[in-house]
Amino acid sequence: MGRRPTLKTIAEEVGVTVSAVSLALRDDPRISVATRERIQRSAATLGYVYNRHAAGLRRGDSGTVAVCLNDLSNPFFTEFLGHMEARFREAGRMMLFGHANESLDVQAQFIRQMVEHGAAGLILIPVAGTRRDDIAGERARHLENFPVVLISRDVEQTPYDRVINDDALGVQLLFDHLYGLGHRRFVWLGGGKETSTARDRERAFIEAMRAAGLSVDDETIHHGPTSLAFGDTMLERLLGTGEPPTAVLCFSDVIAFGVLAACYRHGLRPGVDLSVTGFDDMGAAAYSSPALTSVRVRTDRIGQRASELLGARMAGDRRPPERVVMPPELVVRDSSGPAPVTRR
Amino acid sequence: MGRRPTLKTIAEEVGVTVSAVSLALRDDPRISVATRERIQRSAATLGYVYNRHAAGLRRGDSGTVAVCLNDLSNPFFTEFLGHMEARFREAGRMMLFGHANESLDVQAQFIRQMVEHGAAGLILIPVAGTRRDDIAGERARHLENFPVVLISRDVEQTPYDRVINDDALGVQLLFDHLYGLGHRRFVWLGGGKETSTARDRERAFIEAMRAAGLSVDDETIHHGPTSLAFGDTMLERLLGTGEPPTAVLCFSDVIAFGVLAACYRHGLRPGVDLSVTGFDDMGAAAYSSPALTSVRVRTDRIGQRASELLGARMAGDRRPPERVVMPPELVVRDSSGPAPVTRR
DNA sequence: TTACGCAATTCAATCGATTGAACCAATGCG
DNA sequence: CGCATTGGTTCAATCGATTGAATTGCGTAA
Repeated sequence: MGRRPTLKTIAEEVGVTVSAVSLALRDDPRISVATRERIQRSAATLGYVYNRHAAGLRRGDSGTVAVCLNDLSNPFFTEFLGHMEARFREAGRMMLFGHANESLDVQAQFIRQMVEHGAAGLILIPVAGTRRDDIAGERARHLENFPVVLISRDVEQTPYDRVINDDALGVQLLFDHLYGLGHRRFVWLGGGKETSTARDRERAFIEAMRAAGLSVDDETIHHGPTSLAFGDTMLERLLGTGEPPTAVLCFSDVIAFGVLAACYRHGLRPGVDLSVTGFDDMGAAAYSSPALTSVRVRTDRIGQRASELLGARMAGDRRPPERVVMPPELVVRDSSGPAPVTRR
Repeated sequence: MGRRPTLKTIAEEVGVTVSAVSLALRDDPRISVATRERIQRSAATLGYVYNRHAAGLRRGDSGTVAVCLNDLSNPFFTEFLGHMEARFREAGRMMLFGHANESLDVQAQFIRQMVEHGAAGLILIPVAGTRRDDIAGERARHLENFPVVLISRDVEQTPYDRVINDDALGVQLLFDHLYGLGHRRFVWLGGGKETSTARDRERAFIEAMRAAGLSVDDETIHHGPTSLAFGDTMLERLLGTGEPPTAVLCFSDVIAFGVLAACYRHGLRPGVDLSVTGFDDMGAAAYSSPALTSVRVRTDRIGQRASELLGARMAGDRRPPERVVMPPELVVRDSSGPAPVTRR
């Protein structure tokens, strides 16, 4: 069955040189239409397959782009993946995919490997706790201008483009909505200190509370993983306290879904007995029971902008790094409602 | 800032030849320990980065594996992605990722590109409607032994390994569970004719109905997309019929979640007024309101087995293709319960 | 001393595509 | 008719790592 045909195979068949074939297959106008067609026809019948290793070796670009996520179980992140894969495929680039799973080591390994593969750029949702050197260190000093775009999470003092959501605005919108409905006893569920997202949302929450003249204490803020289980067990715990909150703001829709599950088991009606809000507005938020009030993070726009920025960098754009902050939108559904009248 | 160092750079620094460096960096015993260490130290300080294009060109293997999904919005599929990425990374292989989004064209484009990239193998969840030639055609005749493993969905008469769930068994388990609870008026929601999964589940449902002496007519089976919206609107429609079902079996958890949402709005208590079951048992099934009875498809085992098979093929295994059928498990939760007493 | 074996290293060809320079023939123009 | 142009194609070097064969140097057995 012979080996895979190469430019040489075609060249011999058609009776021209390898150079002519190379040029013809890329529609270079230097080759006459007649021979170009003969060459292309021959390539087709021989079943020629372009060898990107050879091309990449010579040209130094493999036509790939690397993308690294760290939480596949959170549909919010896979939304990014879909948006970006589509855009890169349109641009004729393949995607090298990595899943760091919140591990700095895995992230570092991925970055090294994707450089070995000659990826032209990297889009990264940095692992929690990533610092500047975790990204630059692996890429080494020979890659000073290597295009990197961070999305969703910010890492300060990095020389990279970043496209993130306006988390402060999102929390503000949620708080104002709930405050306007009469709520005064708030709880914040989820997040922590490790990601910019968690920090920003929590800070905004605290500021909103202060601005409204409400106090923030140990009972107000509860850190934890972004999981259904966390939301579920935390609500259980809150119900045990003397004065349960009337509004529960969750760091992520995922946590809010867990809260809704616990509410259901306890016969609590979210939106009536208790208001629950999420964050991200993933697709499922419109179909939870009840439908979840959330903040729509524009993953499509963020993904698009990130692809654009990366594209520009790969094309040689050397302007100083940009920090794009994408405004989100409040989406009011049934899980939030007027504060219940205080019984006392 | 100089170019990226190559073997040559190191060779000159250390005072040996390129060959020696190449061998030393791969720990070849032909190079003495002393020089090997000198070489490796030099590589480290120079910040040498392995060039896989050059190596791949010479050796013909790029160290990548391609994986193509087609529905990122369904967490069921991203579970596979996570399992497999982890296994390939451990094996030192990067993953070329594609998202066919149920488009045959995109899938074909992906397969062509990944061959160009010299991927060593392919794991594919074939797009609905894929036929034998859609896979083989793009790979062309020079790749007869190219390793391909299909997961989740079967394509008949293909010369590839396949790892799929035992869908017939899963449906049987669900049906028996519901029948045992006294249900007699069933409805099947979702699927269609395009994927083996949909066909197998539906066929098993029909057979179970017949075996139980129940008739299947136009009102029993409703095809549709695997989306929350489909489940939601279909339940609305069913409620409008004269004699609504007491048990709704959904092709996928995703559809079931949509059904639960509609139930909630109508004040129907799933598990009491109506039994609802899903399929796949994705993570969220345990946290819906109420928690969803489903069939756990072992994405972990399927992903693992698929990786193993692909690994064996890449290592040269030429045994005839295998068809692995993984048994699922019934998971009973709160969305299913005894059939309500018929009011008539 | 010669020859041999062995370890360590080098030589040199190779993988397949790209590209700037060179070449050739035909045409146009003065 | 000679010279410049230009369209079409070829030449030849190049990218960086790999590898089977060849070479070198050295100790040791004959």
